[in-house]
Amino acid sequence: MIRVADFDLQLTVMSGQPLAFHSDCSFGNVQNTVSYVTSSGVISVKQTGTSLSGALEYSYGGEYTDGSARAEIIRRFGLDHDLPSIYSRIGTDDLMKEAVSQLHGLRITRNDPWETLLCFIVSQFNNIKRIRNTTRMFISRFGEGIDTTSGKRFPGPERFANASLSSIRACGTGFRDVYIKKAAKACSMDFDLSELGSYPYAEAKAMLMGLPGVGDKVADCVLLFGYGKLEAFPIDTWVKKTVESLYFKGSNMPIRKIHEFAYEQWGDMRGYAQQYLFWHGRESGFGGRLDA
DNA sequence: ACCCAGGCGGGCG
DNA sequence: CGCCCGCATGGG
Repeated sequence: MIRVADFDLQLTVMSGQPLAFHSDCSFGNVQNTVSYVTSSGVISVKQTGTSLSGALEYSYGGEYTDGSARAEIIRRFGLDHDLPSIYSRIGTDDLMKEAVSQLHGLRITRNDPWETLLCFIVSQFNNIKRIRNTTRMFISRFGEGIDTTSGKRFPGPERFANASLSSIRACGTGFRDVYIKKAAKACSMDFDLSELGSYPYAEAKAMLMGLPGVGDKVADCVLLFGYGKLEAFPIDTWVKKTVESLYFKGSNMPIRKIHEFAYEQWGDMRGYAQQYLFWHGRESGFGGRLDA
């Protein structure tokens, strides 16, 4: 068991982060569980208590020990993030204060970089439901089993590098099949994802944007959700719309200006601000409807 | 039927 | 640089 404060498992997983795409979730009045497969095995987590003060019960399979499973969970769900201090850093205006109080306990998760990269390449010009279907199909068609009971883990880059375009497209990727195969080739050859985290944010972002199908937004998603770089501020249609609506009286702003604004407003914690804006914006339905 | 979805690449001025 | 366009696919 892990004691946790300022953590809401359901909110964290369901707020459009990579785990929402291909983990098995069960949330309701009784169940409050998530299970997911990593390169080392399978992890299941259940939250009890409240988001202000609760606990996580967990179980594990594969190569995990109690200690390594525990470390994986703390790392995965950002339980090492100092949320009170992050809140005081980003809650500098009434609008963010409201988002923060409404979404209390939402944390930025840390996910496998390749998995994150692929998920967000798939995400472009797409919707969450289809992203989920496609990434799940990646696992069922290309995934490697760990043992007989724990299911399959997300396939590595070499699997896609060696796959035919049509078999990739058969997972529902559409036109992104070419991006996926090229990125997979790069990442299984000369592009070292495991090393990227040691570069400063701006350099790492420029390197990622050299990959096919990776632009400003996808690069920021990979840095935020894959490398835990909290200064990354992914600007998708929702964040753009929400920032414009809340902070610029609804007037159209170029991406460049929104990046500048986010830096000035929330500094190195703007990645957290982004996730709260994103989910707050969707929940309150700025100019659109919710889909998943 | 029509519209849109956690954007990006390429081609233009 | 900024702007504009096309893009596969399935669900609302």
